[in-house]
Amino acid sequence: MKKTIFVFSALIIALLILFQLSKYAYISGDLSIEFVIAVIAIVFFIIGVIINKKTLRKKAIPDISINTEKIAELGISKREYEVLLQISKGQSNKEIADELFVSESTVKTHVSNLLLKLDAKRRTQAIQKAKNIGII
Amino acid sequence: MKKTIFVFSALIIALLILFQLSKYAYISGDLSIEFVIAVIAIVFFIIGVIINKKTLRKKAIPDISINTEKIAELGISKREYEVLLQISKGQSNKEIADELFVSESTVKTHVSNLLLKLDAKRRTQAIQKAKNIGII
DNA sequence: TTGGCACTCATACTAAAGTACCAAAATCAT
DNA sequence: ATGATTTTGGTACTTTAGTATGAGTGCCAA
Repeated sequence: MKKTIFVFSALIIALLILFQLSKYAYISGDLSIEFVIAVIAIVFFIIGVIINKKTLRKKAIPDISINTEKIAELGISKREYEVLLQISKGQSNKEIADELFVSESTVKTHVSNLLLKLDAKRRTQAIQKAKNIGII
Repeated sequence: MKKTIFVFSALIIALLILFQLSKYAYISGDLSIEFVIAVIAIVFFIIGVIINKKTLRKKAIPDISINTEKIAELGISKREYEVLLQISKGQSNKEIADELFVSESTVKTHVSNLLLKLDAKRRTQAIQKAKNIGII
């Protein structure tokens, strides 16, 4: 937020300078009005593009980075989260058990807890919900 | 493409008119140079934003639209695809049956065919594969 | 040191999911 | 019209998934 204020302040100052310079240059007869207008047009065109790009980027980034807090918020433990990731990869309970070096019973326990915490009835629904809240 | 050329032509013409008008208005003394510059700046700023938005939109669309060919390539029928979408939403066979107004047996048949065509062992794996090849 | 929590595992079920095989309609292109 | 494909549905069976319950172990903070 501080950065944004700083950038905008600098931008406004730069624009004021540009205005004065262009006015002076025109009055002194060194430049034609067409040239001044063209420079102004180009500068503002570029500013428009940059501002728009930043705005859109800020909208896109949150989708990738909201995860960690939500996981804690739902009370999902490390092990449960590992199981969740395996589920989303399409693994069966047995396959997950083998990869995490635990028994299938343990995996089932984790899955049941996950379904409760994610408020899902099936593992497929758990995948969907987990993706929606951005934790996978 | 024709549309793009037309839009750009219209844009250039409009800009030339704007230039001439602003020049005339200034010379005739009706407007101050500050006002003319401000108008030019605002107009080009807006143009910059719009152009940039269109460019980014064109880059974003391909990600969503590579699907149709792949679906045909895998021999997935319309009905099967509908079932696939329901599966990815976390629906059970019974729930899918109710939404598509068919029996659970029918859904099971479709699911079995989907698993074969997507080369998946489970519905969760089918979701994963379908997402990877971009058909959902 | 002790209660709480995460992790582990088992048994015994119930409920879904998935397979195999068959078959009747509906749809569609030639 | 007709052969091919799609869609539909059933039965019977096997395999996963998911629930319920109980319990042992290890770790960490009060």
